[in-house]
Amino acid sequence: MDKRLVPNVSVDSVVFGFDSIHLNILLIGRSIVEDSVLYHDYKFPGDLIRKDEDLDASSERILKELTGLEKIYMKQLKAFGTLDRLVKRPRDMSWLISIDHPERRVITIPYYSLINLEKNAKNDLVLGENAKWVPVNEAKKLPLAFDHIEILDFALETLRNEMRTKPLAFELLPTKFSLSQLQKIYEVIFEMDLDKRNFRKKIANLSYIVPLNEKENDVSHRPAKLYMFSRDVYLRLKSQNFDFTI
Amino acid sequence: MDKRLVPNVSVDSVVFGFDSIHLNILLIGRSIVEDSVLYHDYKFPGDLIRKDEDLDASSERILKELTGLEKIYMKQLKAFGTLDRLVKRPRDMSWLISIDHPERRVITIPYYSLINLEKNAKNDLVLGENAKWVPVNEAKKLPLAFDHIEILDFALETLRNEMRTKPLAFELLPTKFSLSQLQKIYEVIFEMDLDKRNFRKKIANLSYIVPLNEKENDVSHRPAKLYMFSRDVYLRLKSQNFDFTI
DNA sequence: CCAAAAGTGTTAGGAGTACACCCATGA
DNA sequence: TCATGGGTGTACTCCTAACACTTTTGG
Repeated sequence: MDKRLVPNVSVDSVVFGFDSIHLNILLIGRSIVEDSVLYHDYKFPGDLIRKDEDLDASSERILKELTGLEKIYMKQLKAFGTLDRLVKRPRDMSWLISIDHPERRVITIPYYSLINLEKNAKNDLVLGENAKWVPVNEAKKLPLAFDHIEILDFALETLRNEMRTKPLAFELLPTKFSLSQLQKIYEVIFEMDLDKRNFRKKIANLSYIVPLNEKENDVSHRPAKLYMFSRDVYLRLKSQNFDFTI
Repeated sequence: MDKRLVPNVSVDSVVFGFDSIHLNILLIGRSIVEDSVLYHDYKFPGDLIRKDEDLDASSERILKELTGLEKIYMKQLKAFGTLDRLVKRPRDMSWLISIDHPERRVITIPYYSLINLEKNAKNDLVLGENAKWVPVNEAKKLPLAFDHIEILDFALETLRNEMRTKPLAFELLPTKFSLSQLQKIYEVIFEMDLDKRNFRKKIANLSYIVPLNEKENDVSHRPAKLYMFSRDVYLRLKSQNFDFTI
């Protein structure tokens, strides 16, 4: 194995992408032969970390190698390090051997990141081999390798918690967005319907969500007014001890 | 070095103890010779993990070795893994060499735990060598080794976040407590004063904080009614999708 | 003119906040 | 009887939640 890698620490990447309908995650298809039978399952993008890179840099490298994306929102979840996480299933064992993995024990440190998948954004993304976008609800029903279902659940819980108090929705949207798009994100992530009038009343009180003199194009209904998120205004308010909850 | 240890992954333990006045943390005093000068500083209890133990088990082992305590509330924070975290200061380098540490790079995975330090509880605790309790505000002014000040800040932020939505206050209190003790915890941790009447009104609505037919003893003022936390009732409400915020 | 989503106000109930005095006990 | 912390109610404001119809555009 590559001598530049730390043999027992890896980084996995839970990439959330919102396409205006679903919250998706990026999964890598995997094929393993177990007892002469071919299995297919899925895993998160990930890799052992390099001896010469920070943890955060590992996570950025993995995402860049797979999607070409840089400078996107990214946050560490926590470490997953039970003894048996790589060897609970025979197929996971087979795979470790097949890729010449030097360690039976790897502690993984997953990160989650947020990207916008709408229209142009989606087409610009060139995905690496075997990678594909899957709506979160479907992903939960797929066979996931190792403890990746636990990682997914933890990532979702963390995302929901952080969405409550941080302006993360804007990471999942294009720069200019409509209020319906914004509302849809909260509805999808919290799996609940929101009242349009109440939602807009709340947004109207948030000075950092700024209306633009611009409307949607090419929609076959009344075009929506577009808005942007002003990080400047947000940071100024936050530093004044402003208690933010969306 | 001990062959049973994983050379580049450690666990640190941020132990919060509440003594009815301050929120304290447990620190280990450390002496290092640097350029023939003797330095004193402090670090969190911690150790490299063993090859044959889960991460969570490492954290439990460290706390048990130092304090004898078991089965206390404990939660992982996240991994800290910059390249230079152990070697930024000359004194930290000297120390690594002095204890015959095999790696210049160790990723640490800190946990925080919560314990009650009042009266009897405090006396029963036998601390390991060089260990002492320090109020959090003083600890921040002490020289802390490595990146332990960052870990402390992260632990405090996490504790505050979790205190908002989880029944953690009761981990810091004796089984039977008064409402003033409970209020004091929130005041200390959030560094703000709370109104006694409003606080009690809120508590009165929480069915899982149960009044007992018992009062304080040996106090030179009107004795307070004692309460307990009913985890049963709490869990039942929570499973009914009850939205908890204290 | 039809389909589709955008946009808009009012009311009632509950939660949060501000605020001051009497009570029970030990010394 | 004094010192100390325990214990209690009311009024105002603000936030939340429930709820239905008109408008603008493209096809």
